[in-house]
Amino acid sequence: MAFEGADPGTVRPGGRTARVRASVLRAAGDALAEHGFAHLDLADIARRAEVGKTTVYRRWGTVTGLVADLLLDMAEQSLPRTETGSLLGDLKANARLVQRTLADPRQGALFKAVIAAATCEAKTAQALHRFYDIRVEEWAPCVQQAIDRGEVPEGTDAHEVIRAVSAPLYYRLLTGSGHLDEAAADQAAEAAVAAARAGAYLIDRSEC
Amino acid sequence: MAFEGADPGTVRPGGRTARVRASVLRAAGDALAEHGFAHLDLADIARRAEVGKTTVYRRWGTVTGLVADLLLDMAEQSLPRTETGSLLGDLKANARLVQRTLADPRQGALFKAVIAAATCEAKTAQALHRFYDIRVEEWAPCVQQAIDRGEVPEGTDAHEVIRAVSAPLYYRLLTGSGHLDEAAADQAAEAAVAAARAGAYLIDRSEC
DNA sequence: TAGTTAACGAAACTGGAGTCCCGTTATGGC
DNA sequence: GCCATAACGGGACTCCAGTTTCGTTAACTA
Repeated sequence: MAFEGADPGTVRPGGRTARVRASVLRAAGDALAEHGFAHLDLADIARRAEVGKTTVYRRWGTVTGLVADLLLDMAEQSLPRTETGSLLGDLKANARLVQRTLADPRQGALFKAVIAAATCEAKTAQALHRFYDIRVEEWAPCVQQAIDRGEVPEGTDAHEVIRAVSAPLYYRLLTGSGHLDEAAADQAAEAAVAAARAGAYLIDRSEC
Repeated sequence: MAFEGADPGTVRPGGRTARVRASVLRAAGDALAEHGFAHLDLADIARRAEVGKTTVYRRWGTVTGLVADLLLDMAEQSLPRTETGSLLGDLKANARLVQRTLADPRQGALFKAVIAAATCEAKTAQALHRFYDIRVEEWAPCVQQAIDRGEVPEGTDAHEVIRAVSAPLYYRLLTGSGHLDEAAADQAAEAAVAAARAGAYLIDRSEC
């Protein structure tokens, strides 16, 4: 006898259950990239995934719930970061990775849709938050190395520097100001380095 | 005899038509702030606005269409910018204005919803784009003044500097990393100034 | 490898978002 | 002030997103 409140998919997570999840999440990504967050239909996703409509509703319930799970899945697939030996080089590599992702029609649309979904439900917002935490955590060490090399002042908030690289690219993506080209990526990296050198991202900021 | 294709509200825009628009846009803002973009119901907005459901559907049709019109309305109400005499002072004033707006529960939720809506339809995205263009245009002169004073190198892209101030605040709002407090606003302003001084926002960037 | 039951899937069902119809109100031009 | 008609509003209607039901399939355990 199972505990009544257990979520479907948690007791027998292997085999078919895992295949269904993978198939549905892939279909969800495709559908989000194509139709955007608003014009999304779970029945359409079920059709693409060759899965029963009932299954999608039972396991994920809502579009935002499905996106939250998609984000958990996306968070697990992290790309290895490159190391170039200088902070500017590392951050440019990071910026170009973000830029290429957001400029790609499918991926860019997907990220827009995922961000839109996150504004609509706390659980989805939390999943998005977690996704970016992981990405930032992945890249933060290159800032620490720069601190160790003396490129950037002691006490610089490494996480904040990484976020500073992404922020202008996402801002452009969402507000639609200008193209997301390599120049934009390089500019974001250079601005972050210049600001970090000047001590704009020091952790202890009691007086400036 | 009227031209069949004319949109409702364009032939007799005064009196009742204007009152209905104002009432519906206010109700739409309230509803967006409360329920978010996804859980929005045009019938609910009609009820709040004390207007017929049919009217809302006839004039705006969809949620994204209504948000697009709301953005046109928001773009018209611009706040006067303050002048402090230094670039850092001006940008801090700008940053704090943005931060206070986004940190405010109602306004913050409204902006999230509006951005979400803009990811779902081109017309709405264009309206959002236009809204930010106006805001950026409004604040760009303070960067030009800094260039004239010699605070910042000749050829600095004034618009890009203004966007650089907002970007990290919006990034925090959407990805949910940390609180949007005054320290975040000041940091955004300081980082923008430092990057601008270092020439990160020069227009001609053939080689760096 | 057999038994238990978690998880899936097809089909019927339902409620409410969005549409349509037509009578009423009030704007803008004279 | 008066007329033509743009724009509004109530109510009936439709259609499909989301739910419920129940029979089928296939994980996990021993």
